[in-house]
Amino acid sequence: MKNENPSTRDRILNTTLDLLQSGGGGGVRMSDIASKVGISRQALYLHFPNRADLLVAASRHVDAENEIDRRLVPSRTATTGRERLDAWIEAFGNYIPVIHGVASALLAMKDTDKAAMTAWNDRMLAVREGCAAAIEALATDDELTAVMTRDEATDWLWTLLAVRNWEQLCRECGWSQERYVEVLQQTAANVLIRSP
Amino acid sequence: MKNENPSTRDRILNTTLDLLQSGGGGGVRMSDIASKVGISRQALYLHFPNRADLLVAASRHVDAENEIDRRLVPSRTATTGRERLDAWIEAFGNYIPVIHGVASALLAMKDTDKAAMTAWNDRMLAVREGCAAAIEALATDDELTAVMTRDEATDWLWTLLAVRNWEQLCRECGWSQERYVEVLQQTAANVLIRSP
DNA sequence: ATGCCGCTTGACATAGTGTCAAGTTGACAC
DNA sequence: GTGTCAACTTGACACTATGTCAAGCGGCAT
Repeated sequence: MKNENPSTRDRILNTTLDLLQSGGGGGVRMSDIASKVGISRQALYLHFPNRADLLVAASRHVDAENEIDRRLVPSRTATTGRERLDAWIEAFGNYIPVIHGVASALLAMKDTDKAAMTAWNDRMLAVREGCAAAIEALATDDELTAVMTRDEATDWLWTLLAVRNWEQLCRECGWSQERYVEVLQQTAANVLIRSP
Repeated sequence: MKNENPSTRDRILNTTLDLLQSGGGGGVRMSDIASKVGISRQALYLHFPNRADLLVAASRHVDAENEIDRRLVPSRTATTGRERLDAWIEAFGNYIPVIHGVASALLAMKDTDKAAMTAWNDRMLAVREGCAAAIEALATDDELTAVMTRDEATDWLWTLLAVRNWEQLCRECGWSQERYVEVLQQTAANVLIRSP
């Protein structure tokens, strides 16, 4: 678990992400991962104590490999509230397809596995922070609608950006990624920005 | 499976719904249901071939017991497109808490169980029909936004009304049912109705 | 050469679903 | 009363997936 040869651990994580991405969510078993990595099932348990922890590690691995911070620069450096909102939706909306496999697997375990649920909630609270910051930026520009409180607006935006909604629009309904981002930006603007 | 004493079958279905409603989603086992009904686990299999079929039957049972048709009357008799949209959102939005337990259980099985997935998709396609009808009503009144096609607008409304979104807003964020309906009506109006 | 590390092999515990076979019970028919 | 039929019980078992345990093996660093 600590300082062992990194290549095997990384191979496990990458393979896990591969399988989650293609095979889709819940159906990926420990033995599937082991055999695709080319090690024994038990070797997995030498690196990760259980399936939930492996999935959580995989989800953090995604962040590490995809420079999440770089993606957020435009959102943080935006000058107006409106720009910040658009940048945030674009950044996170385009990050969803990258995390979708592992997100979906974690989401599927949420109901039964306490550890998985905690891990997922942690990650989603971070997303909520991003939403709250965007709402705050709108508020300081006095552009936020009066129809909702700040908390409500944050809840609303957070919900709008849910992974399941991306899944439904882009996977089930066949929307393109660009259209998804575009429509969500418009939706958010129409609802959150104070009318003149 | 066909004409046996209805009372046991109904007791099974009602008990299943009770447990799903309180215990929440995935964690309800066949043995839990059996012992709460007061019969043996095996007796369940005399009435339903497997867990997925039991859940599907339970979900249909909800509709039967909750007069889904009566709820939809205001939506069908609305005269303007806008009224119809509001009535539809109110009707389905207020139906979600009723079906939430069984919906959540079926949703949890979607990834692993093919039968559960098919059943769920069937039911959700019916919801999509309702959305499509509301969009159509807006379009014939010439009130539909030009920013989306009718299909896109239907997809969007369908996604907005997803069970998971209700769950997040009303369960996790603590919104009241009334506020949820109100905000979703406003959201839909702001996004879908052509600006003057 | 000794000892440790990463890994393998194989057996086993556990939880839940679903199956099978034999037995019980009560109601109803004759 | 006796037969019988359906609903239900009891208990054993197969299967699948996770997770545990113990013994062993091969390479490499000191």
